Amino acid sequence: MGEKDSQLTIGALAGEAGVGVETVRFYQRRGLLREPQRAHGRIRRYGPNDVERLNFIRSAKELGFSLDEIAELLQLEDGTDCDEARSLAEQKLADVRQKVTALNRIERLLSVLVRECRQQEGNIHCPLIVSLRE
Amino acid sequence: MGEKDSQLTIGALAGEAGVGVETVRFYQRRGLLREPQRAHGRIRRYGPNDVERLNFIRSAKELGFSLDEIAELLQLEDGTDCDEARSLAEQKLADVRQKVTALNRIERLLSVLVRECRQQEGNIHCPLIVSLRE
DNA sequence: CCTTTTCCTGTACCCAGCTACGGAATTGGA
DNA sequence: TCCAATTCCGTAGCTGGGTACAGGAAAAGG
Repeated sequence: MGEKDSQLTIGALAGEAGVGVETVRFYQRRGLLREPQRAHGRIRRYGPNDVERLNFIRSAKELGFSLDEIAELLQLEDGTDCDEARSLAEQKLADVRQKVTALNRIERLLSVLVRECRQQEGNIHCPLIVSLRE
Repeated sequence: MGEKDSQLTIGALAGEAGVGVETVRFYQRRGLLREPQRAHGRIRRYGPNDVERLNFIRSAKELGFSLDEIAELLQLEDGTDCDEARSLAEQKLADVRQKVTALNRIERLLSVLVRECRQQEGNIHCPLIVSLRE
């Protein structure tokens, strides 16, 4: 196909980011990706920045953010008004810290479990669910 | 209604845990909650342990675990075979650590953004999406 | 040039995870 | 004892997040 650097077609973009073409177009409709320039002709061309955005979306989804929340986060990237951006960022920061805290609790419980499992035989009981939520 | 301690009806349980009655029954069908004793008569009675389980499920969902994954985690609580439990726990532990890493990156990026926002006026640009995924 | 591949727009379909509803049976308070 | 509020079971419907065509235009390559 011979795309010159930073001029990916939608198929190449999807390939780079490990998602389907249809998914890219879906995210466009949802406003998570810009509608790109259509250089010559009427087909879309994408740059490396779009690849990063797709990777970001994938990660954020795995962390339990909804597409709407991810859209908000991406607005920060896009340079919105400063005050607005700051308060949004602060709010998301609080969410993130809460998630980290909860994950750290799970982590501790799981690693205790693994350690105990290494020492004992037979069946064990793990107090996994205790006090996950502060 | 006068439920004696640790003998909640399904409605009371749902209320305690902040979910709907239908959701509780749905989780039962999915095997996330045991089918409880039916003390006198044929209505279900629940204890405080069930409330904790529901809270755990809520937290884990917010962290991006699917119901199937949560079911696996809850099996640890229920005391499965030791070897099996250990390998499951180790695998989940790896997931958890990856999530923590990604969240810490987002955290750092967001807090830089907030700090910069406090110093500057007007519009800013935030390199939020950069290198989230290792 | 002619063929194959990829792209375009649009609509329809699919799965996970609930949520609501119909109709009967049980509870618990007045 | 009676009656409103719950619970029971079963099934149907909804939302979020994609995924899959259909039918046609436009690249790319031999």
